[in-house]
Amino acid sequence: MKYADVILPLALPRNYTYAVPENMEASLQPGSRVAVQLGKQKKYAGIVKAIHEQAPPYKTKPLLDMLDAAPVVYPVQLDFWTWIAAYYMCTEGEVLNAALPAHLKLSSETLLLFNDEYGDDFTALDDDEYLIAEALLIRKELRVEEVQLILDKSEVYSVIKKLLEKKVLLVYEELKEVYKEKKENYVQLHAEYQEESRLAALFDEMGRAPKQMELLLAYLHLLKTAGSVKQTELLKKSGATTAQLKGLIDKNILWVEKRTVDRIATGKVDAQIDFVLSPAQETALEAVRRHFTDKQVTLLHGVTSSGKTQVYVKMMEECLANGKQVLYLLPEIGLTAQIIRRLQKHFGSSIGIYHSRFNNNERVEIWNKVKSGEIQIILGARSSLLLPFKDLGLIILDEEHDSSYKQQDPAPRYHARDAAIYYASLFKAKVLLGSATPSLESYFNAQQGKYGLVELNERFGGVEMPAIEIVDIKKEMAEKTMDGHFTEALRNAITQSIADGKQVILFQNRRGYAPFLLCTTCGWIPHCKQCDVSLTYHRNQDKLHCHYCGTRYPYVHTCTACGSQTLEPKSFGTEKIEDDLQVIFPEARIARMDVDAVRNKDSHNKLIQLLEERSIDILVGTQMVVKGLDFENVNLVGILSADNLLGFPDFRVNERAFQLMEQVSGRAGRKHGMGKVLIQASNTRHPILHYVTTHDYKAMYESEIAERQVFGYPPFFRLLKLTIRHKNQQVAEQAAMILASWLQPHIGAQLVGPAAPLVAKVRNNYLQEMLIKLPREARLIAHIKRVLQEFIIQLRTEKKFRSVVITPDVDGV
DNA sequence: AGCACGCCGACT
DNA sequence: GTCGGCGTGCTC
Repeated sequence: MKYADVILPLALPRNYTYAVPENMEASLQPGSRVAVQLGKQKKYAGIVKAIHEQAPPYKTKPLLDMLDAAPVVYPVQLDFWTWIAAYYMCTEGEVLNAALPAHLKLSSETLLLFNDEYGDDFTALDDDEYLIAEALLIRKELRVEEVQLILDKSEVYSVIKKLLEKKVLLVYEELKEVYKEKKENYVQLHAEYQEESRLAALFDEMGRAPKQMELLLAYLHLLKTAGSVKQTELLKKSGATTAQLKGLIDKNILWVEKRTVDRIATGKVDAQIDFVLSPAQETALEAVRRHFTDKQVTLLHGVTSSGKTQVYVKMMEECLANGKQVLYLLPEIGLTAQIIRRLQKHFGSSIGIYHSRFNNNERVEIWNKVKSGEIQIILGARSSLLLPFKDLGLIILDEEHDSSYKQQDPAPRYHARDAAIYYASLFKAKVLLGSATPSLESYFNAQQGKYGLVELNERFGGVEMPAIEIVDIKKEMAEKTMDGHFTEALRNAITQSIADGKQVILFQNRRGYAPFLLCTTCGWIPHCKQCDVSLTYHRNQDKLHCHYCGTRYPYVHTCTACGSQTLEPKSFGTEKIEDDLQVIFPEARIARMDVDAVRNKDSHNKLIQLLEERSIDILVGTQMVVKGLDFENVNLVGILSADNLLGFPDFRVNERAFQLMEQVSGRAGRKHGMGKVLIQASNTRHPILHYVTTHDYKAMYESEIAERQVFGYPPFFRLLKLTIRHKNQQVAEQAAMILASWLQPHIGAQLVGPAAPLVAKVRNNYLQEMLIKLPREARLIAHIKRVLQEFIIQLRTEKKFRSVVITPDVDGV
């Protein structure tokens, strides 16, 4: 008897074992997708992790079905999932859930069917039963959700049970395939008219149907020029109606064939490397190649505009020539049309693109084509790391320092950079990390000789680094030359840029109009009812938003505490900057780019396009403007408040602030002439500002790395953060204290907390956090993770702590 | 993630 | 007294 361990797309602590029916034994393999029963009625599609002959000590259910002819992933992906689950402390089911496209993750839905044998005499039924029976009689089938709607209550199982007992209905669990092939209608000419003479005769006969004749002529023309004729195209070109086409079909002259078509077009990879590397780039490329002979990972530290992409393209080309696949990773927001166009120019349409804006059917097709090797290059965001590569040769991870490579929620909370390095090792593939401002972790690894290090210090085409000027807000305040949040220096620079026909980017770290309202009489600040945060004022919608739980409140005019009408917006966000700008520069065309402004699908691309077309003079934005934008005509970048960037209580603030300012600066004057960067700050003597003005990454690195060592932070220690959540504050605190006391003997002084985080309540749940600092020793780290997992289980055995939610976050950012 | 079971408050 | 809400445990 054979058994299969199956990963189900749920947060189950372990995999379940099912019996393999004899008829599947021959074809079932690890990686096969199977349908299984879970519990009394639910069915799921899961993935076979392993097949063995060890009978488990409980009775097994059989696998219901094998869903595909071949496995959907290779063993290497199963190994990768196991590693992610163990390293990032989540279940394999959660990894599966993240990896598999929605349309391959089936789960059953309960359908209620009317039992025709019952007839239509409903006199024996009560009110609720009658309503459902009636609805079923008409609709024949209902979903549980619809029953809830009809009865206007959530608890409907008792009613369904009674109807089942009375044999009015039958229940049916439907596990349906959701992936649909795309079909297109192609118009064909019947075989007998393929012959010239028959066709000519046909035209003679058609004299009385001129419209149909026109349509036929259009068809023949399209056939000649395009080779095949799509129905939609034919109707569009000829201007004919469906009725006219139907006429020809009825006369057996034309017929329609439904063809399955690919949503994802692929072509043969035919690299066109039509550029010449600068001497500096050539040297860098050589160095990368050299490092790869004995190192798995190489860090390419190249200043903004140094042309790292060209080096990537060369490396990609070499990898493809060896018949291996390439994965090019970018932060989600960097995946703009600009970079896609650039790569398509060299590698044609053979590039697969994978990010959150693709629909579920498209994802299934990309999945299959990556698995078959038909797609050789994937350009994608974090999640494309989880695609089923067949033979990966190279992973390029651009903007390697970007914190969006770390998944926050939900599990698996993996870091794409670190996971990529592990994944590549499974393929014996290489990893090329690239950044103008590497993470301290990666640069440290490079310094230690663990990674190869290649520096590219020269901007491509000899463009110089922008001049950076710190503007003293305090001084201008004293001189009374400020206008709102704008210094005179910044105002003048903007005026100058616009006069020169150039464009300006302004950076502000906060979205919304004002981060909070304040009653100037009593000091009251409106807070969210469910979270422990002040509400942000969004003037566009005239609402107060909670940025933690998303709740929106109407604007308040009267102070709830003292009743006076003295509420004022305090501090400032992108919306206010946008408003104030319009007052100062009434003629300027101003736009805003933040998550609120680009919420709907295409607005991000549209904004970029407007900027490219120079229809925008000033762009105000959050982090979003930092990444992946490359505009020739921008010659001024302004940072409205460096103090905002440097004020966070986090050990990475300085690194972050440096990266951010350096990256923002990179947007200025990339091609023509010198760009200028103005940084407004109150504390103008902050050392980070000095490193930014001198573009001195090395100095920043040296000073930060020393701090990290002294205070025991990464890269010298690994971090494991635990968040404890419960609706009762005391319970959360107690649970945290108990966990800490258990952990203490294992990790000693390296346990920080527990304590309530800055925002101590979110969605009516009280939070506690603790931070475990672990020495960089793989075995010890694995041991602590195991111990911790046991402690969590042990804690939850106590009744009081049953509903405490504990989320571990490994290597958090 | 569902769903079943069991305990407790609000209406017939 | 019962219905329906919600917390808790279990699924191979």
